[in-house]
Amino acid sequence: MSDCDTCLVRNRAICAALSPDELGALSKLGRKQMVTRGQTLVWEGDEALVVANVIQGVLKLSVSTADGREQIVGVVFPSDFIGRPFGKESPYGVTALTDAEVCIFTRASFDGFAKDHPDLQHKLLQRTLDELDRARQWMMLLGRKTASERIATLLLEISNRLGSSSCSAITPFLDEFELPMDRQQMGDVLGLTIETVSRQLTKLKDADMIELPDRRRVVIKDRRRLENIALAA
Amino acid sequence: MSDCDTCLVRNRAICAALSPDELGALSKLGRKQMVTRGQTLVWEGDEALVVANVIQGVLKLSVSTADGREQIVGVVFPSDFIGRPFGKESPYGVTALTDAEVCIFTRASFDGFAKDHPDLQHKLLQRTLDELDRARQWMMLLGRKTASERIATLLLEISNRLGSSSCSAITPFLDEFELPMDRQQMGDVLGLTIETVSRQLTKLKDADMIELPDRRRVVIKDRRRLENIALAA
DNA sequence: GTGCAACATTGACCTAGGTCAAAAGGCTCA
DNA sequence: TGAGCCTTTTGACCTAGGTCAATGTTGCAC
Repeated sequence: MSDCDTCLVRNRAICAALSPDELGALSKLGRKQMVTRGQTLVWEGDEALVVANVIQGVLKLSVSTADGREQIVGVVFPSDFIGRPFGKESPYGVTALTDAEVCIFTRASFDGFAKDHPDLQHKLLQRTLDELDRARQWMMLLGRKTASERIATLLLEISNRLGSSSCSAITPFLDEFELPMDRQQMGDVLGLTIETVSRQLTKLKDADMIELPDRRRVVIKDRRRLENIALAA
Repeated sequence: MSDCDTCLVRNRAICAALSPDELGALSKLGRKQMVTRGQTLVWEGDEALVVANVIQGVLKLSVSTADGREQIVGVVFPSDFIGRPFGKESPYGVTALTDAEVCIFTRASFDGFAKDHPDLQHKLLQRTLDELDRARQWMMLLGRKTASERIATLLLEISNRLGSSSCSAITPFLDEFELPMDRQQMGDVLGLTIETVSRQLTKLKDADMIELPDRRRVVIKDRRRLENIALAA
């Protein structure tokens, strides 16, 4: 790595807390790395040896049971931070949902750097608090929402996160976008089966709330109505 | 407040990051407060004006839908930290499950203090990362586990948390304990109904894995077997 | 182009857990 | 000691979503 100046997420990742000098020092510790769809960066249960910033692409955090059930417990977008600084094995795996580019550090070197940079830790704390709030909203979804409420929530969430993480961060959300995951993975985020996901999508399509031009593409045609469903009102 | 020296959680709460001097300064900003069972400290959606450390008792963090469905998204025990430092309205309510005692600060004063004490922020970050991991484990439970797996997991979790937060922190867990919540609240943590909770408990009792001397008391008779169920293996 | 393999949809049926309703305990207060 | 009120348990029934099994799609290799 070297040219943080041209980094796509320079001003949105935790790096934004750093001065040009500090950034230079941090950049010596890390390097940019491409990850291809399906590639796993960290295995569930392994000692977490690396942390990273997402520059491009989308990755999942996931947990599995011994008998093969899987739950996706987080989806990370550009500018998000990956990993468990300050010790501990990773309780979830990290796998690319799309081709992606990350800015990767060994945990040891990152921890060392962070110890001397309170501003960085402060940004990390804020980010972690936000992530925790999001996780808790998702607990409500998993514990209490119906299948259609879940699907509506997911579509809006992806629309928002892709919107605010898009290069042209003008738009707060997108009305047309590419799903960064397949049906199975949607099910794994929502605690549903692939069949239920498919059925609910067709239902939303039949009700003219969305369009599905192809497997991956989604067009939101009636955001208001979709939001009403998502809110479980 | 004044005598942090005699505080039950002095060495386990985030305060442990502070020197006696610093602790003195912080203690001037906060005060101890009793909370009675059922009392709400923070309302869902309100500007989060306070943060606190739990000294005694157990509290819940909960989210509700417009139509009255509730999900408990967190349970906090002695030495745990409550609240959302650094801005934002609280996305969940905080309510006492048992009579409790907390050490409470206005968010503004706490934020100010934290800004000048990186060690405190560091502890807070670690705690938040742990809490996030716990939330994600719970997402797996809510998304993919069966009713009996959920109940087994909850009983073990409470046994562990009560054990490690008990004054006599000798025991890593307890084989006999008082549930800090009723059946409805167990359902709200687990994403189940009260009836299902009840039925599953009787099933575990009939299978001789637990005893239920009274409504609130639980005796774990066969931890091994309970763990096997909880792990969804 | 065609053939194949992976993904997605649809249909028929099943079941875990929800719902509704009725007992059965347990506390509290007199 | 018993009346009244909760909380919990139990039972009978129902349904959202899971399971299993075809049937369509789509994209890619050759």
